[in-house]
Amino acid sequence: MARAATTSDAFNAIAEPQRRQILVLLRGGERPVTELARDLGMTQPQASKHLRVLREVGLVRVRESGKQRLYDLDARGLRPVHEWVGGFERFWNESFDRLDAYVQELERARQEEPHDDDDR
Amino acid sequence: MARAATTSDAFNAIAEPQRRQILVLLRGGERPVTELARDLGMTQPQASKHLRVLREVGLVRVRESGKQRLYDLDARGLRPVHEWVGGFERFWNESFDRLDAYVQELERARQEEPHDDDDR
DNA sequence: TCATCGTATGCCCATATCGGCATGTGTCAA
DNA sequence: TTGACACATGCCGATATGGGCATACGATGA
Repeated sequence: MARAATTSDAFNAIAEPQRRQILVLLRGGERPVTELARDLGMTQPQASKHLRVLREVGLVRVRESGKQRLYDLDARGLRPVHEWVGGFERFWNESFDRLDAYVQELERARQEEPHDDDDR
Repeated sequence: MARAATTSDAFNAIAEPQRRQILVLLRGGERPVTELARDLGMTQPQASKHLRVLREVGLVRVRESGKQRLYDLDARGLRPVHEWVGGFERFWNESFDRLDAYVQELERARQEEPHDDDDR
């Protein structure tokens, strides 16, 4: 197998920076493709393709308005992501202490034995 | 170009389900590779590779303990993700109203004459 | 009907993924 | 030293990405 499809879920869809930018822009209200493309400095086909992905995972909706297609945000799909990540909320505070412990661990190891530790 | 590297940032790293599971397991404390692999029903090489990615984006740390390598969670890298997604928090509540508006819009458009307006 | 604008798609290419499998590396014990 | 154990890596294959570019498609207006 290869990497999971970008359309498999919100996690994969928002892994792509440009797609994230599109979503941010859409917080300001619905917009036509060309405008999004222009504002984000990408070509129209690119924008269309990204929007397709976002649409397939349900993060945006489309509405036809004459020649244009207005894309609108539907953030509900982001909620699971927020919740999953939120499950780690208390850990990223705690991490400082853990990091301390880790550093001390290294310190100690360095003095106990003339052992090479490589990290980058 | 192809898809961005999984190691390019936390967003890409956590796009992969198995990697998410590893992180969840590590909330329970540091663990050796084989144990993680067993608990998640994956092969050892698979676990090692996923851990490598997580390590490269800084979501886990390693500590040597005899023959074993204890992986430990470092959730700090998840904070940006949480914040980014959090920026949409009020939108996924509002979405229901929007959906309503959207439906009504369709209804109306079906009966009226489509009018060109460029907002923004 | 035809030209034009706004979008969506199709194709090609280079790249990196993830899985499977085999093997290399390092540590501990006898 | 040797062997067993815990991991890391290398290689292969199948797949889909994202960018560039050309083009097809649908709606509008002359």
